[in-house]
Amino acid sequence: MERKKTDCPALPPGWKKEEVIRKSGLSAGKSDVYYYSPTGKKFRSKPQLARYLGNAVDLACFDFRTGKMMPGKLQKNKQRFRHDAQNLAKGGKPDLNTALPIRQTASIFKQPVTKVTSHPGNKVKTDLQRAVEQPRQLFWEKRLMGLRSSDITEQVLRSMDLPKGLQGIGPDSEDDVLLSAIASALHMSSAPITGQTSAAAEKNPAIWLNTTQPLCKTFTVTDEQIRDQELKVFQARRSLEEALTADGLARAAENSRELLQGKTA
DNA sequence: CTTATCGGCCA
DNA sequence: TGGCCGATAAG
Repeated sequence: MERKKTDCPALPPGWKKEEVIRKSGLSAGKSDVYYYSPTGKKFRSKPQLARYLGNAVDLACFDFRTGKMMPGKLQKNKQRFRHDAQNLAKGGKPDLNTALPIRQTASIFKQPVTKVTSHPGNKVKTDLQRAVEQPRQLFWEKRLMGLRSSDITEQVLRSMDLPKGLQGIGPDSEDDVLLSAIASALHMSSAPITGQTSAAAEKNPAIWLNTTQPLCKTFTVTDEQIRDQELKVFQARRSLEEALTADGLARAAENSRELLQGKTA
């Protein structure tokens, strides 16, 4: 029948478009347009499609019925402006990436963002290393001061202790800042954490700080410290294992109880 | 239960 | 009028 799904060049590879004509009822002759993702999921409206694609594809100019990009829709976007801003201000749902984004900074006015989607003549940056490396504030670790992990009742969980021999550098080098700084350093890079190896950094960190390293003096890790850590990990795994088996037993018991009730009922 | 199809609301 | 999505029949 009229069941042919056609490729849709305006969408990423693998997406298919289908148009079916209504053959009965009051609306006979009208047609419905559907899209199919590469995985086969069916989409029957532009909002639904936009929700799924998110920021991956900008559908602002996409015409759902024809399946083509319509650059002429830019004018309509300007009209949408007030609309979208009002919707967002009223707490209505933004219709995702067809809505222009609203600046998130604190202001009593909703300030729209100028959205630039094409830069003629620009080359795409492929240097990922450079892209990942963001400028950071000197002593940015200070912002982590006072952060504590807590459970859902907001009860502060047991904090961690730092091994002796670790010393902070820079202003406000309290233990919690130091701990956060080192934990962050371990998470943000796979490079070795050595601390500040330059003696000058100790005297005037604002100038001589090695910003690729956390705010602590250089240190040595002893075999004993490593063994202590191994023991902690081992114990943590043990208690996790116990908790998991206990949970599994409890579930099994509950299931068999339900089965029995089902039989007698 | 899932899927296809048409009705009908709303801008 | 057409887009969008709920309702409902069909599988």
